[in-house]
Amino acid sequence: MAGREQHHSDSFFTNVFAVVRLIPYGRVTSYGAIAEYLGTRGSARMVGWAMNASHTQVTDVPAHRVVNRNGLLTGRHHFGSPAIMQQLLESEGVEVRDNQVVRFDEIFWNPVKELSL
DNA sequence: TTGCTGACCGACG
DNA sequence: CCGTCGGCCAGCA
Repeated sequence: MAGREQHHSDSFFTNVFAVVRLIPYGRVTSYGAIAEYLGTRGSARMVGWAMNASHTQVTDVPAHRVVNRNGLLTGRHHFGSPAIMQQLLESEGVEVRDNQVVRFDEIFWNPVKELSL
C-alpha cells in the first residue's frame, strides 16, 4: 500500500486541535484523555506539545480547557501570563483554587465517552 | 546521529 | 504522601 505517509505530526496536531475545539464551554478535559481518544494512549506529552503550538492556529483553540489528570492547570505558564488560564476558566464559571479545578470530577468532559456514540 | 527536554501518565517502593 | 522511573515522540543543539 503506497498510500500517503504521514511523516510529520501535522495530522496528529490537527486531530488534537479538533478535539479541543469540541470541549464544551465551562468544561475541561485532560491531556491523557485526548491522547487516549486519538488512539495514542501514551502520548499525552504530545498533546501538551500540540497545545504549545495551538496559538499558531487561525481558528481558536480553547487550550485553557485542557488540564492534567488531577485537574491542575499545568499549562498556565504558556499563556501570556500565568494568571490568564485561570481567568479564562473562571470567565466560563469554572472555579479554580490553588491552580486546580474545583469539582474536577463533575465538569470533566471525557472525549472517549462523549464522542464514542 | 546522539542525547536531552517537555502544558503527561501510570506504576512502584 | 512522596519521589522516581519508563514509556511516549517531536524538536533542537
